Amino acid sequence: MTGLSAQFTCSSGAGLGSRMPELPEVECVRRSVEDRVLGAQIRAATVHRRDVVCRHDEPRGGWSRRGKAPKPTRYARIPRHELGVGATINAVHRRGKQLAIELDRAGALLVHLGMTGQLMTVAERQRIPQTDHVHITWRLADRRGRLVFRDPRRFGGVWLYPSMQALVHERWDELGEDALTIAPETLYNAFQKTARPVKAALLDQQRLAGVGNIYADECLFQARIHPEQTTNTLTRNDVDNLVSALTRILHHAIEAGGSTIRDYADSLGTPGSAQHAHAVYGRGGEPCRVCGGTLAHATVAQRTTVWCPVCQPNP
DNA sequence: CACCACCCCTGGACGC
DNA sequence: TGCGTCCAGGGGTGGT
Repeated sequence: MTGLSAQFTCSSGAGLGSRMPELPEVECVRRSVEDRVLGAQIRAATVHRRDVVCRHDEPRGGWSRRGKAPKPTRYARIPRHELGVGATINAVHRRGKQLAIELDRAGALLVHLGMTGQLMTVAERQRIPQTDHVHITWRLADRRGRLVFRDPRRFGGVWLYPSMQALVHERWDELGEDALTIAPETLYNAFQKTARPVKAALLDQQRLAGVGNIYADECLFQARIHPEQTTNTLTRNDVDNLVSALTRILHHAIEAGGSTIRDYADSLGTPGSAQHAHAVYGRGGEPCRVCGGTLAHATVAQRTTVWCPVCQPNP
């Protein structure tokens, strides 16, 4: 792999068809971006698509209001300082699948990668590898290069807050505990209060932040729990096993540099090391690697769900 | 309040 | 080769 592509190895959120940004991918992006932009001053910012940027007190443009996208001219122009121009990057935080770039001068940028978002750092004399679907570019002072937000499907976006405190109060306080650090007792107590399918509860970011479709299926398989079992019928032991599987899988994925969907070789240059990381995700109809039975698949909570009917019986 | 269906978007896979 | 169709996914919104 060349030095140029290595620059994008970990800061890529989701190459199309390669990596979907769930918690481990977002954490990898956080670490990589923080490494490269900490202490850098933002010299300029260019918004190429106004509707992926949202000021903290304005409604999200485009799709949030049922197909009635406001015309671009309806957007107020964003003052440069709200985009961070003139400020210095103090930290990059993560909660669930969201990133926050904390600035001095009290501002903060919330970055949501959605399905296909990327937050990339590009060195001073490097070219941006894919310039289509680049929506925001921040130019850093002192030849620190650029920070680029790219998102072909535009499920992601960037929200601007006047302070890190405002961001936390308006956004992160609404999220559940982070999936990397949740205590089994917390999840068990939340599960006792509801009769939803456990798969739906795992995907509910207000209950547990950071779990998406891939890791929900994977941790249910590891914990031998049927995705449609209702949460209030899970025993404390079940939830202990679930949290243990979840944190184990997430940590492992972070160490591996994020999850792998198809072309691991393409995004990391080390073919083969993680193709077999997913035991069930994307394997409906294929044999279970534990018992050899055929993996079942169905739609649960509006998401394709794969499980082993033998290893994960529904009591 | 709790839960769930629908919808936003694009590109890759696949069939013909 | 090209065209059409289906599918993937997070999460906001509005309906039940």
